[in-house]
Amino acid sequence: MTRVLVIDDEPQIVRALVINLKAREYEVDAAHDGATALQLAAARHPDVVVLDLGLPDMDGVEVIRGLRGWTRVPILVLSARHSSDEKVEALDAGADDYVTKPFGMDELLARLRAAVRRAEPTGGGEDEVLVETDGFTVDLAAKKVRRHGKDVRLTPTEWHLLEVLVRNAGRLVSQKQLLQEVWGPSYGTETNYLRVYMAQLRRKLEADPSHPEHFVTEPGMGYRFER
Amino acid sequence: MTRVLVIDDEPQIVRALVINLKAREYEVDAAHDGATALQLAAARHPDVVVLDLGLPDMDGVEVIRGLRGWTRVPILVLSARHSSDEKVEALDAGADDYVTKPFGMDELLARLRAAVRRAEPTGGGEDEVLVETDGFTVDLAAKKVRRHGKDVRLTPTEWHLLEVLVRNAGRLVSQKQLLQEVWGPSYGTETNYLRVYMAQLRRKLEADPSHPEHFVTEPGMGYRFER
DNA sequence: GCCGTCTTTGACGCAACCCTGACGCCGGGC
DNA sequence: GCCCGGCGTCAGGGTTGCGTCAAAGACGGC
Repeated sequence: MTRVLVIDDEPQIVRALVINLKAREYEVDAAHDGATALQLAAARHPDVVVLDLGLPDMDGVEVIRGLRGWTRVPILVLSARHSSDEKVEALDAGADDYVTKPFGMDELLARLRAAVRRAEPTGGGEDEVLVETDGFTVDLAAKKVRRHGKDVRLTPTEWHLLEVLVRNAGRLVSQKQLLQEVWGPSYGTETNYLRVYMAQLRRKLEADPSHPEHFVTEPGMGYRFER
Repeated sequence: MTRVLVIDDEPQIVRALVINLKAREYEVDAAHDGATALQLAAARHPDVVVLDLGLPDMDGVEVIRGLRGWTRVPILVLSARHSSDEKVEALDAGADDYVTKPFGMDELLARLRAAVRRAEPTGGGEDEVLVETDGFTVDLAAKKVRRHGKDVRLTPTEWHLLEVLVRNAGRLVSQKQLLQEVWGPSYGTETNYLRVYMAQLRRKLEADPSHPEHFVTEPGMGYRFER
């Protein structure tokens, strides 16, 4: 889910944005001043930032610089100022786009999509996408598993389970966490699901499924993926 | 030196842009219609494109789609149309920015800098324009598929779908992503479209359409193009 | 206005997947 | 030595998702 950080001190604008964004399945954080915004950005790592230049505590351009010091997250500036100089200053400070108020919600959302789209390939790419073990290789980006030079077919649930385990490689993942991440928040006690699907993963990926080396059971607690 | 491709049929606008850009040490190519523009883009690989939507020979949005089929070069749209729909359409087709005429030269240049700046780091990665398999060849720039020495006729939708898959060669593309890229952001659940069009692509390109080798279904998740 | 092409929509059969329950195994506690 | 909880395994049935075909609707060219 795409995470948006909205920074604006006018409550009605924030409300309108939040409603529209949430309706389109964005995850939304909101800040009403620059200091909070910078904190939130650092804590939540949004995929895109919508920033009103007229903030109570600091100049909007300073917020842009503050963000650009450590992240390339797309910044979409909102402003009541139509002057060319303002736009140039904000854009050269590192903003990606500049929309003047009053703005059309459709247009703003389209510009938001454009900003997110173009950041996609490199955007989240800090993570390791290739995970190798002695027996098989997991490519998280391509959603592919190779073993003995051949692709292994996984069902959606199998893949989802594998993904959670691999992303937490070396760490213990509790049964509850696995159930909630794969089957949804309302699950948590159906440990039989886990038994069945862990067995399938092991059958497809372990050299000796009855003596697993990579998908380790921690009795009473959860499972652990070891590379 | 940064290379700019200017596409506009109004000589005075082209002239103004060329003068201003050259004065700032950009290298400038110019085209006055869509067909020439697509040719020039393929031949010269500009770092950024400035595109007027009102062209004599084809719809500006078609030019955007034509470019997006094989390159992620930033596209800055110029247009006299202020309507929100126009903007949304252009942006969703793959434009990076949309400036309405009359525009301030300073602002345009600032937006150009922003577009170039954000494309920089990925700029090194050369786009692959020719993708070959054992059964057919896809030329993303020329929008052509050859099979057994003959061109294959594809409908616009078939093309678009093929483009998205080929650009993500080897990677799994989710059904939602395919639907949104080909049919627009408001689609996401109409998986029957995918079923119909995947079948058509396979019928036209696979040796044995009922046992596809290159257009692979990952049940419940999406599709994958393998070369 | 007519015709051909492309897109959208619906229906149907079939295969694959997900859930479920039963059973056996193993280890620890009493 | 027996009991019991947790885990692994297996097989069956309901359901979902995919491929296919056909026909209706939308669009553009002549």
